[in-house]
Amino acid sequence: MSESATVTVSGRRVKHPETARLRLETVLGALADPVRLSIVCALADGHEDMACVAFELPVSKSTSTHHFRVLREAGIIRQYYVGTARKSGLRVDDLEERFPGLLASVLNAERGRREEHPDDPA
Amino acid sequence: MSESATVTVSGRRVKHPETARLRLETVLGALADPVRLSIVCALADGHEDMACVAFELPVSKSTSTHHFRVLREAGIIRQYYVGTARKSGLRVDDLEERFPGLLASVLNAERGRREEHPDDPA
DNA sequence: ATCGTAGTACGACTATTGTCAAACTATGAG
DNA sequence: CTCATAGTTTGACAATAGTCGTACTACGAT
Repeated sequence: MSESATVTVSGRRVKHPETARLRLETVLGALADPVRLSIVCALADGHEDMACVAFELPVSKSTSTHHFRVLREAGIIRQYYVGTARKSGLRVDDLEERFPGLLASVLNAERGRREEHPDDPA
Repeated sequence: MSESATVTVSGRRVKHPETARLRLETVLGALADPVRLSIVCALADGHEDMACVAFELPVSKSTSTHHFRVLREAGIIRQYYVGTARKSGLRVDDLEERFPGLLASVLNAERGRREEHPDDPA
């Protein structure tokens, strides 16, 4: 189980939109969903490069795939394969370049909400 | 036509959500539409307290009403009647209090986009 | 009182979205 | 090779959202 032995990065390549082509409405729309917002929050909260399965989302596998795809196609996350796992990371720098301050304010607001209602799952 | 003579502010009162109850997802969802984004932008661009009709939106009257309602119920704008006209203003302070930096970054991003594509109506 | 203007309400229609289950693919482990 | 794991794809479904036209209400002007 040596770390590098499990890395494959094979065929399965994933399309990501270029930073310059990210659209504001698409990004806002992608963030306007509780499940996706919780994913983004988890990634920002030090859980960078988590496998999809590790999020324990309250939805089925296929729905989860769907949400990750929406986030990826909006340009919010970047995904790559490591073995069978698909890891995701926030495109913080790209987002900051294209929409300065946006991600930070969204994360800040969402964290505030979570302090108010720590039990609320959504 | 003395200014104050046309002000009525009569029956027709409008419901606005309290600042403390504004929900992030709702706000993001409301902003994730080209028509509504253009309304918000126009209001921010010094056209505060415009009547709905003055926006010249590329949609029908009833659709326009719909979009203004979405913005109002999300807590992004405040509306009040002046005669038959319904004027709208951005709730900048409320939004800043609840979601610091959010509106500013969205407006900034949208303005940037408009400089890139000045002809693009959406 | 009548008319025009500004906006709302309602119903209909279409497109999009969030959801799931089932079948499938790719990879690593044994 | 075979099996389990992680994720994708497809098709279906219900709910939501954006759109419109028509009918309606409220107000100001004449």
